[in-house]
Amino acid sequence: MLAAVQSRAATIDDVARAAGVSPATVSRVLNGTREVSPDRAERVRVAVAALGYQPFGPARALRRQATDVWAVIVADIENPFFTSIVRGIEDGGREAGFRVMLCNSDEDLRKEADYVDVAISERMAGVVIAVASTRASKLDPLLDAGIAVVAVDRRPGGGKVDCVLVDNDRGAAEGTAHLIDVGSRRIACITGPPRLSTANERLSGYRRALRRAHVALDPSLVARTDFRETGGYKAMRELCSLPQPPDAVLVANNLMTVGALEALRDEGLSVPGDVRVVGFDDAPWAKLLQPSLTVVAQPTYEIGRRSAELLLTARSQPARPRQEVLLHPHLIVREST
Amino acid sequence: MLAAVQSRAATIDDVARAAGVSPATVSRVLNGTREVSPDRAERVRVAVAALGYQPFGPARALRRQATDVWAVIVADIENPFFTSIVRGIEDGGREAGFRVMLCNSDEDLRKEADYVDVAISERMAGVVIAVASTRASKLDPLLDAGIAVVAVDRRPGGGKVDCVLVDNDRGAAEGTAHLIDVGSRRIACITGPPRLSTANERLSGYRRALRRAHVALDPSLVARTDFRETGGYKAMRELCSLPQPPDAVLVANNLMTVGALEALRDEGLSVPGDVRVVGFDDAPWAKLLQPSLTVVAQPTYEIGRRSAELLLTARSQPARPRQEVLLHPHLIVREST
DNA sequence: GTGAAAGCGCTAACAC
DNA sequence: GTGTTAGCGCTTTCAC
Repeated sequence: MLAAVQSRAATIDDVARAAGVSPATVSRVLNGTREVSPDRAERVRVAVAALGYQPFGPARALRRQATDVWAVIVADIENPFFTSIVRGIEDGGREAGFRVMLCNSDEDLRKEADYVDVAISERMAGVVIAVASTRASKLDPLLDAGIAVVAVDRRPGGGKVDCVLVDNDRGAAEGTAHLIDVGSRRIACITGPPRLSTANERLSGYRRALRRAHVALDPSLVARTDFRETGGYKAMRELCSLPQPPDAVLVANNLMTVGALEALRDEGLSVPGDVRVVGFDDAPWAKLLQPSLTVVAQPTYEIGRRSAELLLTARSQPARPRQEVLLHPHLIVREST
Repeated sequence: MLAAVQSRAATIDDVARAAGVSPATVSRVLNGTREVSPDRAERVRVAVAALGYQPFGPARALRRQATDVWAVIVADIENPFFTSIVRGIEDGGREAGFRVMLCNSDEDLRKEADYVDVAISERMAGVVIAVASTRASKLDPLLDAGIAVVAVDRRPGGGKVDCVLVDNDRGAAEGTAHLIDVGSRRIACITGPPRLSTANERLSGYRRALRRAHVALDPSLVARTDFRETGGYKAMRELCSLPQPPDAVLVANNLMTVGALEALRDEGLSVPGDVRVVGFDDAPWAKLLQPSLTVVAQPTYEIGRRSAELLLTARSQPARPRQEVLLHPHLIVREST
């Protein structure tokens, strides 16, 4: 029974002493940076195991001026849309030996800036970010610090970083066209704040589809709110209280869709009888609702995988031009329309 | 127009030179570790701003042997139950000046061990973890490294770390008792794998409630599966194909509940007519379902806040005895029962 | 193939 | 109140 307590974590010098070699040799064995004779290498491995040695990250990062950690900064960690993207990034990064840490900006520019600072001061190997604001989010500090950056979902201002985006305009247009196809004419749109490209693009797709079908565009049927449940609820209640309420609605995000459906229920309106509903983003529970929910689904996991790829190629080919990946959403028609 | 490009990030020496002071003085101003004369302090601040200086995390961590980052290691980042806990931790940590980074172990012991290693090698200030396995997860390396650890939701083996747990036994018993109250007698339980304390405790609460009400305990009505949607689906299908199918079911986790409800729909069974359903964990969409879902709700955000508190007091009072916080779930009765 | 030595950027003793 | 100095643990020349 070994009762010896390692009061201080083992260092590379401890390992070197135990193995009877120099610290440099230990480093070479651990990193594979140079050939080391088999017997010495073995002695090092034994000593490492015996001491439970783990290289001290900060010392290594200080020396190398880099880490093997990616930071993912998302606007809302509670939104399954983002967590699914994170899974894609994680799987992609992991295969290439990177660790992924997730930061929640909570749609707050200050928190976002804080995490950007962390990424810089920790010399993160890469950053994937869903910006809190297309206009106001600041990514320049990351670029100035030479950190590879990929923006996902929301287009950042400045047009300087690689992006993985979804064709929101098209997705919204398809959802709207579908509503027109099935007979709706007073189609409302609940979208997000102007600071988010996704909110604007989805609104523009909605408008485009109406114009193309020669359906009159009634501004009172467009609601701007936050991308949250309560916002969707309030917006839907207001739309219902219009002199001429809508007979259909396109809701530009998953959380707002939950709110909107609650509002319709509280108004005593039936779906799709009184109001047809198309949501954004699929979810496991969307098909459980009665009626099940028609949605514009986004390839969330794929967004993550592609971001990881961009981050990897950005490192290997620093001089390559800016990349922009545009993925396609697809409409899943269910009972709510 | 300044076109000068800072090819190398500014260091504390650069700032010191620009401000005409020593690096030590810069450090003192930035950290407030000692009084510095107002004029020199001001000069430092000006230089910091001019150079866009950011202290280099790894160098600081190497010197201080500590960081101001907490790692939160959860088993499933896509489960809203966990993300809500994270929000609580984040808010608590942030107020005390800690950054929170989230790691996803994906219910995988290897990934979990990897992130534990990261936490150690990065000398994280604290770790909150929902273990992947009560039996097999290894937290000792963290303790040996002197890192403050709080386990949440799932009880870790060894009994050496602070915990914030929910009274699962009681929650499950309340849910089951409620089913008995409303008239069900053949009550099934779909729970998780034996490696998770939550799965076991919820099962034991279910059994306890049946015994107390003198309802016969039929082992064929107990299903063990993973804590995922597909698992819940399959388990429910199988329960329905029993010679004597259940007239009610307690589902011990939110994802499995989605699967179970799908299964009931596919079986053409009505809720609560044919089968009454009680789920675990509340969700925004639970009240949207038709019928809306009765659940055993857990105080997720509170779990997070309390963990943050434990982490903070663990630092300030290193010698205090192990703490265990037990929070109470509560039953929300809706239409599915 | 190997070791000695320097130094990454920062902070905490120590001296003044 | 301030500067000088040493050193945290690691990797990487450089010399052999």
